[in-house]
Formats: sequence, C-alpha cells, structure tokens
Amino acid sequence: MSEVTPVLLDEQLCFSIYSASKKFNHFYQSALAPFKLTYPQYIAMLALWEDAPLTVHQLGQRLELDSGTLTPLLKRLEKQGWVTRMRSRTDERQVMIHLTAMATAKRDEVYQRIGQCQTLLGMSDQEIQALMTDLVAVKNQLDEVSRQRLIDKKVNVQ
Amino acid sequence: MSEVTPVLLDEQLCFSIYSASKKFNHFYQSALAPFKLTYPQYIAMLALWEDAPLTVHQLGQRLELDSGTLTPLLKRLEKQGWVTRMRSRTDERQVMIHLTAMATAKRDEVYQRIGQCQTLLGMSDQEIQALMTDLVAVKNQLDEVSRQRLIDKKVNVQ
DNA sequence: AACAATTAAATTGTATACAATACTATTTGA
DNA sequence: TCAAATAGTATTGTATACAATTTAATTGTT
Repeated sequence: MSEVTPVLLDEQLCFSIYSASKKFNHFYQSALAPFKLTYPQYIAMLALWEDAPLTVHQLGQRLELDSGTLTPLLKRLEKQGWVTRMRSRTDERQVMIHLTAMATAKRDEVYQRIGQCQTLLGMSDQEIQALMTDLVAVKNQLDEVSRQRLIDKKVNVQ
Repeated sequence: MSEVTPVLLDEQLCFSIYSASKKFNHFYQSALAPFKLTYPQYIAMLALWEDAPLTVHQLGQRLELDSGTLTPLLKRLEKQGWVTRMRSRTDERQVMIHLTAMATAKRDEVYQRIGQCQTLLGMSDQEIQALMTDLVAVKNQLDEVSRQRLIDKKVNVQ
C-alpha cells in the first residue's frame, strides 16, 4: 500500500561528489606526473609545506587520514626523497615528518604548476569559494548527524 | 624575483570535495551496515535496481568504474546473494549482471533507509540540486580540460 | 615506585581504484 | 575466408582507505 520513493543514482548528491572526487584525483595526478606524486601524497606535501615538521598524528588530523593510510604513504614519500621520518626524542611514541632539501627546493615549482590548474577550471574565486562553503556545510552536517547517532546508541545501550 | 602564490590546503576545491566524498562514503556505509553493503556496492545496486540486467561494461559507464574495480566488486555482491553473473549467450564476451530475488525483495527497504538519510542533511531539494549542478559543471570542465590536453599531446607528437 | 589507563604508530585484513596487460570472442577488411 | 583489429572481461601490480589489533611509550593514580 505505502509507496516508497525510488532512489535514483543521478539525484544523489553523494554520487556527484564521489564522482567529482575521482575526477579531481585523476586530474591532479596527471598534472603532478612530472613529480611522481599521487593525489594523496600531494595533499600531504601541501600540509607539510605549510607547517612542517608535523607528527603523523597532526598530519592525520589535517588530512583526515589515520596511521593505517599515512604510515605506508609517508614511507613511499621518504623513499622518493620528499620527507624524512624520525622518532621524536622528547616523546618516543611520536614520529616527526620533516621536509627534505629537495622538497623545499621543488615547492615553488609544484605551487606554480598547480596554480595553473586552478585557473583551468574557468571559475571565479567567488564561485569556488561559494562551492567550498556549501561542501563544508555538508561535511559538518554529516559529522553532526553521525555524532547524534553515536549518542543515541550510547543512550540506548544504557 | 617572481613571487609564487602559495597553494593552501584549505583553499583547494579538490580537497573539500575529496574530504566530503570520504565523509559521505563513511556515512552511507554505516547507514547500510544492516545490509552489509559498502558504498561502491550500494551505488552498483542503485544502478542495477534502475536498469538490470546490465553488462559489466554498461555498469562501468554508469558508475565511471572499470572492470578492474567492478569484477571483484561484483564477485563479492554475487557471493552475498545480491546479483548473478552470467556470460551472454549471444555474445560470449559480455557478462550480464542480473538481480537476485533477494535483491528485488530488499530494494524498497534500502530505498526507505536511504531516503531517510537524505533528509538528515537538512537541505532543501533546491539547495541540493544547485550544489549538484555546480559539481557536474566542475566535472565537465575537468573532462574538457583533459580532452584538450590529450589533443595537444597528439598534435605535438605529429 | 607500581601499575592501570591512555596515546601514538605500525600492522593486519578487507575493499576499493586504476593503469597495464592478458585472454577470448567478435567484427572487419583485404 | 581468414588474418588483423577491436571489444569485453579478467588479472596483476601499486596505492589508497579504514576498522581492528598490536606494540611501545607516556601519564595518572595511588
């Protein structure tokens, strides 16, 4: 008796975002091919160029990635000469990620290449800003809902 | 002498999208936990509920995924009883993906659960539509730029 | 000081993604 | 017609993601 509204793929915001994310990933990956950086490696480098040195934990908070993803990624970056990983002497649990001289030297070259990519989007800064604001709002709402669900669960358990 | 504009993580549209995509993925994954469907498995089911049967190739075009991703994913869906995979008799190269009776039976239950999730976003249909339109525009632009680059390459080769 | 609780990374296991290659079936062109 | 080209799927190899567990170091408490 009760009609259920069909869920159509093309009407799902999640699918637009999922799909756009993969396309961006691919786009930057090929733009970064001369540097042999993958997209996740690239955003790790962006964070480090802003704030190095960082602990694995700090980098993880910035990128929303855990050690299960970051540890192997950082080992690959180390192997390719972008970073060094060294245990903190004041707290042996922590691993500090430092930039190498090569990473510092190549920074502006990467900045320049990516800066060009941004303009290729053909969007004004205002348009990009507006889109980003919406996306952040969606993210925050998802966090909020997840948080409430978690509390509901806890309440139910008691 | 020439100043290079720094590339700041928080100003990158790609990072907003990447980050929102992961969050959506996680959000739906937990909403779908009762059905033991991952997010990519779920969108495959959405496409199949709309149009089954589909060949692997057709499904790949719909989801923008290739056989390297879909073959193992579909094998897992088959193992869990959602789909069957059978070689087409008219063209033995093709593998047709059919829904099982269980998949058809559970469709509305999934539709209902996901329909509820949409409302949790607290956005109007207009807002969601506007955001999706922007995202599609970004995707198209990325495709366009990639296409031009490809042509440039070919021209350069000649 | 002793020891439980906590924290930080690494590891393990599962599931995407995707480039590149392989394999088979079909189609096409000389 | 039959060999070359093409098409559809599967496989291999590399790189994320992330939950869950493990290990080691630090902190808090008594």
